[in-house]
Amino acid sequence: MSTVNDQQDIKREKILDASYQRFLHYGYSKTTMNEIASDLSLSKALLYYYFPDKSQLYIAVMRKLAADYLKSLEDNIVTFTDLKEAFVFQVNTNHDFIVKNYNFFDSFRLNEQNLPDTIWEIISEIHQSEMKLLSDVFKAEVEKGKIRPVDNPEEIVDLLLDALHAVRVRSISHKKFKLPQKEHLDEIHSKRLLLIDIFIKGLKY
Amino acid sequence: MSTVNDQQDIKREKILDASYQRFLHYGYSKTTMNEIASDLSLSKALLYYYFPDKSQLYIAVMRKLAADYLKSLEDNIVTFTDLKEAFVFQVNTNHDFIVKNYNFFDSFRLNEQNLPDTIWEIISEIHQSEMKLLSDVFKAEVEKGKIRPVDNPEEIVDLLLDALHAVRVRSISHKKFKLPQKEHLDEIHSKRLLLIDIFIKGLKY
DNA sequence: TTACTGACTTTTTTAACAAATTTATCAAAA
DNA sequence: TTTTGATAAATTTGTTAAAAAAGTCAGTAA
Repeated sequence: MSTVNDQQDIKREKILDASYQRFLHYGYSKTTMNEIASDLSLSKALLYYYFPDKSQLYIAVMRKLAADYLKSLEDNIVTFTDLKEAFVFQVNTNHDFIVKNYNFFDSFRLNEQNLPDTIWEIISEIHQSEMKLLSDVFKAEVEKGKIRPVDNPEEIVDLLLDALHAVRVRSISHKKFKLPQKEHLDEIHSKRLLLIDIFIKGLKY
Repeated sequence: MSTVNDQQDIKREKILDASYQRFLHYGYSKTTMNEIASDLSLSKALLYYYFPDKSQLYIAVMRKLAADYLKSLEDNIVTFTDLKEAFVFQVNTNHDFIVKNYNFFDSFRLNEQNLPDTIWEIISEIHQSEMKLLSDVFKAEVEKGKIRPVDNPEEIVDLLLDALHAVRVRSISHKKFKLPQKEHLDEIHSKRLLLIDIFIKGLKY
């Protein structure tokens, strides 16, 4: 809690902000450490003083994004008692998140091999948090007798999340791959809402 | 209907069979025209007498596969009156088809750009045929009052097909990409059956 | 005339290597 | 402890030559 560390943290944050802007506009591979450094009027070497390498910097930015995203979900989903509302909120939040940070994730779309495992761990953590939040609502709904009890609520929530996630990928598969897919996002979004509607009906008595 | 054309057709079929074996074992890019020719003890030039180029040959094989696949669906799905049974049959048939021809489709997994548009047209045709078959069962079920009427049955069928298809893609996304995914096929299959179950319940009264 | 081939040309892949760019390190200054 | 300029190491990019594969065609055989 010393002032020294506060100062460090502030600088770290500044680096993360500048990096985020660069990654957001140009993606991972088209962003160089020199560019980030000169955006901040710092030497590139200083970046390596605060972060071990480029991929760790990218991961740190992603961690921040993930935390913000999960915060938004946590703050709101606990207030819902209706399972459908909860899923709709998840889909909306997710949609906004993807739209806002679309270019940031270019390293995923062009599936670059050099990304470290940590990336997948973060994604897995996000997924688990979503599962936890939604499963809790699920169980609450079962308690209240609004939907049928099931052996494994997590499995059902996972399945719907899978299906929702998948709608994204499928809708481009029989058109050309190359299309940036960004134009499809809204179509996908409305399809997802419909899927939630039918799926949740299927869970009721 | 002359004997000459019959002979031609027989030879064409032989070429298609040999090509299928090669494509199935080694995939598109690792199969050479010379290999196909020598499998048949023919000159490579003859292949070009029957097919304009390699991609057209591949497409012709794929057309045959698609026809077989659709035949199997058509022969059986019309006999079903239950929508769930129809979807289960679709998923099972699809699963078997993918498992059997897994290597044939390697050109899709490593998304090669050089594949001609015709490939996507074939996939689109398959999808439309599936839509038609399943939509008819859907409408019949509505007629019989077993499920709720909807504005656009095709849209619902499309959505479920999307969701089912998507389950495949999603299940690998937070593990590594590279894994051949073949091991996941059975897990995906059972998830799909569960999805069908819940989704169809959601369509009932 | 139709089915077919060997020899040939063109196109695509692969490998090797130099040049340029970028990542990453480090001794030394502030 | 924080910061930098200089420099080393690694990666990407561009070039070129050789090899492999696709694709063509004049001509033979049935």
